[in-house]
Amino acid sequence: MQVFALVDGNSFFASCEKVFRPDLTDRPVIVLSNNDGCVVARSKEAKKLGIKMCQPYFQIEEFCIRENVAVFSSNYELYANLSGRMMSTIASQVDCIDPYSIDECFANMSGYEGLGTDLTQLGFRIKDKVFKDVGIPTCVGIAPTKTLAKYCNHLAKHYGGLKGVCNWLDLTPQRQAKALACEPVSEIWGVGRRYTEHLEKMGIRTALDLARADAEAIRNRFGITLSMTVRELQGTSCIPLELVKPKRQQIMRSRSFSHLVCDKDDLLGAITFHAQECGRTLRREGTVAHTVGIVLNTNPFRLQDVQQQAYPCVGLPYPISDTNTIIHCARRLLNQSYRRDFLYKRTGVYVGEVVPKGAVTKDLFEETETEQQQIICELMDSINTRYGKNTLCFAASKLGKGTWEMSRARLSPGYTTCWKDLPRVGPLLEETVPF
DNA sequence: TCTGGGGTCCTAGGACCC
DNA sequence: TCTGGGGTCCTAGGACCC
Repeated sequence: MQVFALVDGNSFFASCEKVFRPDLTDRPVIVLSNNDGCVVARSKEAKKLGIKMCQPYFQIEEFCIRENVAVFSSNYELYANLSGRMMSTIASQVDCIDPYSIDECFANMSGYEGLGTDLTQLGFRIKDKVFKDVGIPTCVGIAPTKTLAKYCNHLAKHYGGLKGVCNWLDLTPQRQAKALACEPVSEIWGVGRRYTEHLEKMGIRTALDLARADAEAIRNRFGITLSMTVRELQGTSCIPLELVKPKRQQIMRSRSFSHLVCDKDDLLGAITFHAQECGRTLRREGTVAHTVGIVLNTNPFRLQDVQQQAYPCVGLPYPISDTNTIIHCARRLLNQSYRRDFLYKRTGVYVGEVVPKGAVTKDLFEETETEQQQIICELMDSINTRYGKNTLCFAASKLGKGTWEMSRARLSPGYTTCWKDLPRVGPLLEETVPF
């Protein structure tokens, strides 16, 4: 039988801050998001005070002073460092792990029972070792599916009697049902706010209701993802360990401003910074991107303002990782989407269709290379006639068999073997683009 | 006054082809 | 003159996660 463990750092960011500050051991600690906007982590003492996750800090600032809460701005480098140490410590105790987020990972526990290992004891060993070596307190959930392991981890966190480790296989079927019956369906991994609303309307209110639902009916109503959650609650493993992390497809860098911004140069400054960060990440990871986009948001909490949530994106003639191109594209997109009368709160840059450098891009075209060259030459001629020589066309490709559209053609001689469909991005440039 | 910053996956429906 | 239906690709939008 397959068995999974989920090891999760308790109040991870807050615990990280405590590692190097023994004087904070019993004090309430909270960590704030960028710009100190809202609460993203709370120590158990802070939770006891009633501070909520994602609570805007300005609402509780005075309260925190009064209650002697230690307040930290987030320090992601520290957290990433401690996360890495936590993961390698866990990995030293089992044969393989599947890191899921900065503060938690799944571990393989299949096959240990045959060797006479008690899984609950193994859970305690992992927990003790991580605390001793890294200083981070954790909880461990053990179960035959990932969803149940997540749920057991939740139980381990909330029931002190379990001392931080909960093994589903130790519970009798009656205890299992009783535990699920006490849990609102919204606590289950994969059930968010929207699904909760819909499920409740159908009379599915507890985790037990969901576990006893008909997976086929759930599939028809909600799709494959939620039906897998149902089957996992029933004990059938549908979500395997991911031992090889898929390469990420997108890199995004964005930040909120601490104030509202309407000046284009201010936005440009921020966008240039984010573009540099994207380029740096691409080069560090040895990857290249096929699209560049920007994020442009007004403040959705200001109902009195005109709202814009824009994510315009442009396809590139060939994969890139250099900062100049990203900045150039981002500036163009800003020029297209920026509105002088809007009050902006957040901006960012993202690069998409990220692949390892040197990867062969899928060739979607039936034409031979010679025919493609011919088509490119014709299209370039027509564009040069219209816009002048050396015009670079960002936008994209072919509409159907034998039908090419100029505004969708990629016009880079020398790159015909890595063609790829790209989205339409509006009118052609009427400028010469330096590359 | 002040409300995070990343990501992924699935699906319905439209466009297009034969 | 009549005008079907299945397959595929793409996209926007919706949902979820930490």
